[in-house]
Amino acid sequence: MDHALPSSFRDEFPDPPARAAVVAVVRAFGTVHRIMRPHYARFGLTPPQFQLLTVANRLRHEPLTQRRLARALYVSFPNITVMLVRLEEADLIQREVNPVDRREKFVRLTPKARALLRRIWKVQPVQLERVTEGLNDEERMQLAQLLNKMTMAHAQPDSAETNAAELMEDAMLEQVQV
Amino acid sequence: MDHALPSSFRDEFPDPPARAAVVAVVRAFGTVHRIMRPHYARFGLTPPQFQLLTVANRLRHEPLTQRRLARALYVSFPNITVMLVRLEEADLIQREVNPVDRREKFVRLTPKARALLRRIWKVQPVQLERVTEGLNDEERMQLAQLLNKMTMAHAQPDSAETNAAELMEDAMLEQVQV
DNA sequence: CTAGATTAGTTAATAAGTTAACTAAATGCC
DNA sequence: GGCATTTAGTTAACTTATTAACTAATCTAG
Repeated sequence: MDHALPSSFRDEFPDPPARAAVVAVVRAFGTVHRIMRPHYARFGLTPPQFQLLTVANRLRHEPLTQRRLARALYVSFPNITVMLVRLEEADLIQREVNPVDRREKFVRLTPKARALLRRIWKVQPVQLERVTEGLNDEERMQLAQLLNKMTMAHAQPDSAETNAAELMEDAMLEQVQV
Repeated sequence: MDHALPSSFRDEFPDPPARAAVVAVVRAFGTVHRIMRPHYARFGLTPPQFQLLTVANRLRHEPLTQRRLARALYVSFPNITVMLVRLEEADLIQREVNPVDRREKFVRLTPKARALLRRIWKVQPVQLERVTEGLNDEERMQLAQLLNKMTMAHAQPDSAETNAAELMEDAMLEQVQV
């Protein structure tokens, strides 16, 4: 190889598609995070707290242990413990020892949390539009499809937990039920 | 609205494209993160540390203050301080007060850091292929294009800092120079 | 029926990220 | 020239995340 680099450098070493894709995912997440954090902050929540409350709400009809919650959120068990302690202090969740198996604790949203979620859901669509404002609806769907295809290739048994359509359905359901 | 929800619920309240896209981005980032963290850990680095070293290397030919680094990484100033302290302890970066303006500190990679980056770059492509293994090259490029379009809509003055193609170019350059 | 293994959750140590409040250096303006 | 303002970086307090090491409860073989 020449010691003076050729001007056609990029043609000889083009950005590999795999790298371009991963870099773009990381950057896009950063953008989403920066925009959504202040949004949730206005309701006194962090993004992970909102995520936890959303999932806990969706799984409210089954016995929801901390372990199950951790797996649904793809986070470690100790992390769940700490987050739940804070949410409990804020009176957003309750924990109750399972009398049948006293190692387990069931997690439940408080009425305060459900009311808070409903308030957030009301303005959520505007924020989501804003984050993705560079794309039209067709591109948004195309993007979601490509990303989901990528994610599904690494799917774990529990990954159906976070199905986007179900999540939405549930959110709408809550709004309707008010 | 019916108090018993209709079976056509999803048709009446379909997952909005903006929401589907954002949920997919967040999930995809989680997947990338889970796969890449152990990869960097084998070199004694965390993903943010690798990111910092990569950017510091790319900007090595200009005076690189902590502020400039923070902006290039889209991260707060205090965060950079703390990360640099740790990287300095690990002998991966050096900081030197600018004698012309003694408020500023210039950041430079140590030879140890450059050697480490070269070792990582050698095996990096395999990991990036693995993360995106659910997609073919055409889909990867399409995905990168859509995400970049979305991100660019929120671009800041300094966003050219993290241009993916440049990043790659620089990485290859380093490999070639060995 | 008890000893050992497994399971659920917590605690500790560490890293990355935030905002708010601080120090210190440089600039700028009467 | 001296005082006010701006700028660069740090420190403190907090949240989220990790892994490793712990407690306590249940299960399972002998």
